[in-house]
Amino acid sequence: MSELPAYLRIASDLRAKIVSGQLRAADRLPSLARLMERYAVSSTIVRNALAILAREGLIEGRSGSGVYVRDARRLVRRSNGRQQRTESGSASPFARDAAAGGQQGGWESDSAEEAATEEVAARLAIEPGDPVMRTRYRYLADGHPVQLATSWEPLAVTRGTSVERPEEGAAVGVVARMDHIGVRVDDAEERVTWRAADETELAGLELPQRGGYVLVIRRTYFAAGVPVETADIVLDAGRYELLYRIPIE
Amino acid sequence: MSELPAYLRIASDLRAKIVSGQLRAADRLPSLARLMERYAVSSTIVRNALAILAREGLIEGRSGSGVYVRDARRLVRRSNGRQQRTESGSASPFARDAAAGGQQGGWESDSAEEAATEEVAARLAIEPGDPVMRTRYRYLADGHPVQLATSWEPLAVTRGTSVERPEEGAAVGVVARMDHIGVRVDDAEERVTWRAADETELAGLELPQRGGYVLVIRRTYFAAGVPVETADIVLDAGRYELLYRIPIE
DNA sequence: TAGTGGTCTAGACCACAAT
DNA sequence: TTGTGGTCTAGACCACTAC
Repeated sequence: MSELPAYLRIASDLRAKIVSGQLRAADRLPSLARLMERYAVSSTIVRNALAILAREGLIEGRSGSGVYVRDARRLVRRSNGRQQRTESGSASPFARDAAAGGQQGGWESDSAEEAATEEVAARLAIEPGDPVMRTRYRYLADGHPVQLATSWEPLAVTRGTSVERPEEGAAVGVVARMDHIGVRVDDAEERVTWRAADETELAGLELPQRGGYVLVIRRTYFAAGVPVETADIVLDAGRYELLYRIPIE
Repeated sequence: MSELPAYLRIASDLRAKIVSGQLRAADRLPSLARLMERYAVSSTIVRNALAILAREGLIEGRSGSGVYVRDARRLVRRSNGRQQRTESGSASPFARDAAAGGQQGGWESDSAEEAATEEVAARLAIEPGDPVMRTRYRYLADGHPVQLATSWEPLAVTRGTSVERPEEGAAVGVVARMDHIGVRVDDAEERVTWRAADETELAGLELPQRGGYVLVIRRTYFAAGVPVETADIVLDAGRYELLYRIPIE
């Protein structure tokens, strides 16, 4: 019944073996020559099938060695509004997630003052060109980068305060930092989308150079309806699961 | 600096033109022959580049005619706990989203009693084999399918009540349906992941037959900590954006 | 009929790993 | 040195569309 072209049939077949666990992380797939025999197709067709799985992050080819199943350990990013404030002072949301996954969390960051672009201005409900503090984060779990983020805060809110530079307070998260200067964050909005990773992200997330996909979360924090921080959070789409707890009413 | 292989360079180049709006929905790309000339590569390389973009849902080839930019209109799925109960009686969450997007919403569904699989049992905190009501939904916007969903409800909760068959009350959503039988849903959990679409989903979502990607939301509703419904919701990853509003504290 | 995209073959050449 | 995967060429054959 399946009238799929050969390269898709091979890709589906191998994909099923990986997601079902029949092939496990770090296992070596049969060589190209063997796959050509088994499926009775040319090398090009096998290569096409493997290229699809590589872009999905399921396998990784090593020239001269073989094709291996990639570690697909699920990382979880929790977004749990109700717990954010009570846990402040102890750890950032990211550090909490890492600890929950039994991993050693860490991050790098750098900040600079910039003028708001049109898009950032719209998200922060300020004027294009207004001064913002831009911070880039790179989050690590067990030494490997797993999240990239860029945040923007209107300097009209934080200028001259003790939390003007986010990196110094990154350990506790945005909600707790804003609490310090009397800004009560009471609401957040997250917009989740998916797209192909760009070159910077491929390198920054240690994705295979041949490409990969990311989930992008555009998050904005509000205090009494006024945006006080917005961020783009970029995650390896094949490795991450996003967990939302939603109180009803 | 960019040492990308030709097929990825071409894919990135065309992708950039599409997402930037330089090439718009329904525009026709140059023919394979022209792209071969422009990039000075063989047909295979151009085809590889186009295959990547097709799998991403950005383009669609029509044999004998040309390659066209696909309509990438963003659909938004809102998950807004605080408004769910107050809006009940008027429309389901899906119908509300469709209306917000200026579209005509609709759905098909079919229900049957089944025995809980191990996975469903774990999600509903019941025993494998316990009876559940399984319902499959297919949501339409302007006549086109945009969401697939399968839900499971423990019959221990709904057996013999007026909402035993979810389809008859689908118009109002789970929270309002459960309200009718005195079950106060007060919490929901959603787990968002991404993966390749399977054959059923390709057909059900009118995705290109050559493949595509979906966002999968595994949602569970709770009443006083007890799971009363769980569902797998499948969305075209290239068309949908997920919007979460998160009250802090 | 001419042009289009979709699938597939049968290789070549290279860098690299394992030995 | 042999085998491996990554990139790429130069086509063929087919189904389909537009004219």
